[in-house]
Amino acid sequence: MKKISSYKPWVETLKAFGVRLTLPRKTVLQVLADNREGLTPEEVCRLGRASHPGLGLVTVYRALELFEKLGMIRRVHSGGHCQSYSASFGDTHFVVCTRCGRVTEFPCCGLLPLFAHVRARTGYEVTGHILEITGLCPDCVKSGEN
Amino acid sequence: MKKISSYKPWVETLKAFGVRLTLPRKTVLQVLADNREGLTPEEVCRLGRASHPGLGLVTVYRALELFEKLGMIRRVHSGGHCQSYSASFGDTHFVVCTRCGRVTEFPCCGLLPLFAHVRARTGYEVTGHILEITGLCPDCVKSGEN
DNA sequence: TTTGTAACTGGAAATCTTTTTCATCTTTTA
DNA sequence: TAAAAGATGAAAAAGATTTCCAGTTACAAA
Ligand SMILES: [Mn+2]
Ligand SMILES: [Mn+2]
Ligand SMILES: [Zn+2]
Ligand SMILES: [Zn+2]
Repeated sequence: MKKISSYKPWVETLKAFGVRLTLPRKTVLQVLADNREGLTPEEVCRLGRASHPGLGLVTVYRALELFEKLGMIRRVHSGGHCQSYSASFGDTHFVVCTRCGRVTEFPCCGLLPLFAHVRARTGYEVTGHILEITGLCPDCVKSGEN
Repeated sequence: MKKISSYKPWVETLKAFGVRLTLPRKTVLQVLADNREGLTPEEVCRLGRASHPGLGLVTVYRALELFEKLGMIRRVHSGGHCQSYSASFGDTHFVVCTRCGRVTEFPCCGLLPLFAHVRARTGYEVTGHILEITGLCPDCVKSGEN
């Protein structure tokens, strides 16, 4: 009664990218399909060993990295383990330049309708949020592309 | 010409919370005021030692934890170092239950006006975003408070 | 099928990060 | 001043991640 779904929908994605469907990868995918919560590599490995005892932690790291790159899984940030900080004043969010790393703040606003929408759709009572925008800062936009 | 600002605006906050304004803490604050980018404890320590050679890494960890709790600094997630993953299908975001850890997806929508606003206000060219909502899942809402 | 080969695996070791401990020092309070 | 509470930083311990490498496996082609 814990099996929420199978990893089958992902198989096509893997084939499309020419990635081999191995036992360790199947195992990791099944773990992620069964457990709808943020899981660390360690946890995925422990859970995965129930069905594939030989599963190696290193392989789990590699599989997670691959699946994220292919857009099959996504990182969960709410756990509060990101060790990267920047000054902040007031109720704002960050825009982060993907080229030079510069961080700029902008006021948090206009999200209330979204929260209402999420509440109506998922039944969750919304209490907080993480919002971060990435892009190119004015300087990096000027100085060439990319 | 690197000194963007002083940490003075934060001093009142610290006094208000009855927290001592020590040399290590001043140093960490000045580093954060001078460098507007995501900094790891290691980086803060290295930069801080320019003005306070004896600064200890452990103290930096403690100071960052404290300042975040007081809302003076905030985590930057865009670096992609969060080792926590969850299955994801399509262009969605996560709602994460802060009580049981359950992760649910909701479709991404309604953020374009915000991106336009950010672009107008900061001059950044927006290319991506991280959005994550925290709250209580339906089950946890039912079963008691907190 | 069988085979060849690039892709993939997992243990061990190396490396990097974060937390714990503890003796000392500093500030505040009585 | 004396006592208590708060902070600090070095060292050690614990944890997390990456690198190496000798084998194994999936899969396309023969
Ligand atoms: Mn994060
Ligand atoms: Mn979105
Ligand atoms: Zn930039
Ligand atoms: Zn819950």
